[in-house]
Amino acid sequence: MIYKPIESFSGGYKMTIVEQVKQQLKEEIKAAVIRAGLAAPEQVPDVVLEVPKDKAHGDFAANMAMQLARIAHKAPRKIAEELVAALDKKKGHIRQIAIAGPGFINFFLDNAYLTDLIPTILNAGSDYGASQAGAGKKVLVEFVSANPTGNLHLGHARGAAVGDTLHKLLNKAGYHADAEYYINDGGNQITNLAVSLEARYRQQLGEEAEIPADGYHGKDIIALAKQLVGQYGSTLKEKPDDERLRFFRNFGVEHLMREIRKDLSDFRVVFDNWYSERSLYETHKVEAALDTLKKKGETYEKDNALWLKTTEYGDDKDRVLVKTDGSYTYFTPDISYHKDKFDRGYDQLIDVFGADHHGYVPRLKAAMQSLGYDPDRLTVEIIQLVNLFKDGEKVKMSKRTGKAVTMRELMDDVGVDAARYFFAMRSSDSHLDFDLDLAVSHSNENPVYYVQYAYARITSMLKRAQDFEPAEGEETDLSTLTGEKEIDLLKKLGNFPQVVAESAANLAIQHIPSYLFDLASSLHSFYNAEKVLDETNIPLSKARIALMKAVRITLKNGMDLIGIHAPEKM
RNA sequence: GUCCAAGUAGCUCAGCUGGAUAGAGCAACGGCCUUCUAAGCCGUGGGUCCAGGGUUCGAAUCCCUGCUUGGGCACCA
Repeated sequence: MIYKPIESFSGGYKMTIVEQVKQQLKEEIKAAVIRAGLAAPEQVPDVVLEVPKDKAHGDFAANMAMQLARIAHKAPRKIAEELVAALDKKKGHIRQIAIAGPGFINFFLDNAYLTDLIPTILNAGSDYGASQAGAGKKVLVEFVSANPTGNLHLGHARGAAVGDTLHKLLNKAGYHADAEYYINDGGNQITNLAVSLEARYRQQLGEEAEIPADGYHGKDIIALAKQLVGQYGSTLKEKPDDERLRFFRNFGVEHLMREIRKDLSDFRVVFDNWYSERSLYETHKVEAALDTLKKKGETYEKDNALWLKTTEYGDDKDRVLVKTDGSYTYFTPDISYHKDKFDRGYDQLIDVFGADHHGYVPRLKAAMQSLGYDPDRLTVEIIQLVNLFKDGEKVKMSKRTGKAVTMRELMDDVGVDAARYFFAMRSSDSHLDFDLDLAVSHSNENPVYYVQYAYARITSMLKRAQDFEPAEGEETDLSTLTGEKEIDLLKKLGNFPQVVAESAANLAIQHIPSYLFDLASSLHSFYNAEKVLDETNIPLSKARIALMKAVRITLKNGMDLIGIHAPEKM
């Protein structure tokens, strides 16, 4: 992991009450350790406070006594007793302390402070959840970057969902993140595209034409060829060879990129920048990067080719930069592209790659080192393959045979919400079995509806809540929110900024769907147990309405991060 | 062969960077709609955390070995 979760936030950002209380508690524990003489100030380990799974273990639990066992040379439970005796219970809203298990110190807090969260959330609105954990670090997230040689397919969709969410998550957590798509419009594959397209074009005109073995066989190319016939008839055949090739290249790239952009934008994926490989050549950045490597003595010539000494930085073998025919490998412009990212001032680069490219990572990292950069400034997120199941059968994806399920089909079949939720809910480094039949089903088997339903439910309640609206200037008394399910909701609301921050720091987007599911679950449980709009208890109803508004905002903010809609009604 | 991931309930997966009795959803079973949306709630059953060692107060989590699965191993992109 590159990023360390940041314990306390500072600067202009105002901590939520939960963070403040936790912070106070940590400081008090540390102070007590020193007061009790259990360890010297510089010996005290970082205070770890966790929320126990079991409510019987309090609101927070500290494992400090176990951590100190070695330093203090005492039994953990004995240490815990001495530590508790030294604690100032007036600090940190402590109501009760218990020592349990091997030496856990369980804190039971006076949870009245939690209601302060509600005005905080209502005021923050769509900003709730934001923090400055990332301290403005400049990050570039590059993802999808599919070659413009066909339509996007299922694998790209997962990469798009992950990359887009990472991008938004990082920004929410106080990083300065940009999203970028690298357009491979310069290499050999574009020539293959042109040749394949021309073959399809000629076939449309009734000619015999073979698609080269390493060409593109997809039906998207056929569709493009039909379009050409409609637009130009057979006139393209008359053009001289190189002009014709250039035409097919440009036409293919332009049209396929247009479709790619449309697919991505319909999938609610936003890029700040589209970076053309060709532009690297036009601005001579490829030569410049090559020169830098040569001057640093990182290259050598062998067998009429130019090699980069990547083995010096842990790669399996050295890699060719300039082939015997004088052309570049894919690697070469990509090195200059990554150099350019650093030159543009990014502190950290994140590349989202498909699993089939993971062998490329060591060489790319090695190249960064050759250029003099710390390889840890490049993080590669590997997106594992998606296996699609339809009618209980595995659908094998292959671009070559053109049988791939496209991103467009995915959107049409299962919808953007379900697709994006499915992709976001699993950690990206695990294989994903995508059951089309399940995702299509508009039933409770589909977890996305569970979260959306919570939002719709609240919205529906709030529409009926006009009679309970407080008068102008009237303060809602929130101190009545003391029920178990209300406290549970408040605690979860308070966790949101930290969930976002940690999820961003660990590049672990799956925590967001999991948090949303959890919050929705608390909401549903509360909803079934308590009546929000109760004419017989107006003050309590007002407080609960405020709580519902806070939950609604938090749900919405979380759903925004993973790119799913928050429906007003279902 | 070698490198990189992954292996947790019948199925699909979490497990917060080492903590207390390993959790969800689906599937199975039993309850809850004259009351703010039942796409919901409440409850029951379900485990050799792949196997074996090691590290320590403590391991699903970290290290080593093996097994299984997927992927990579181009002067392709």
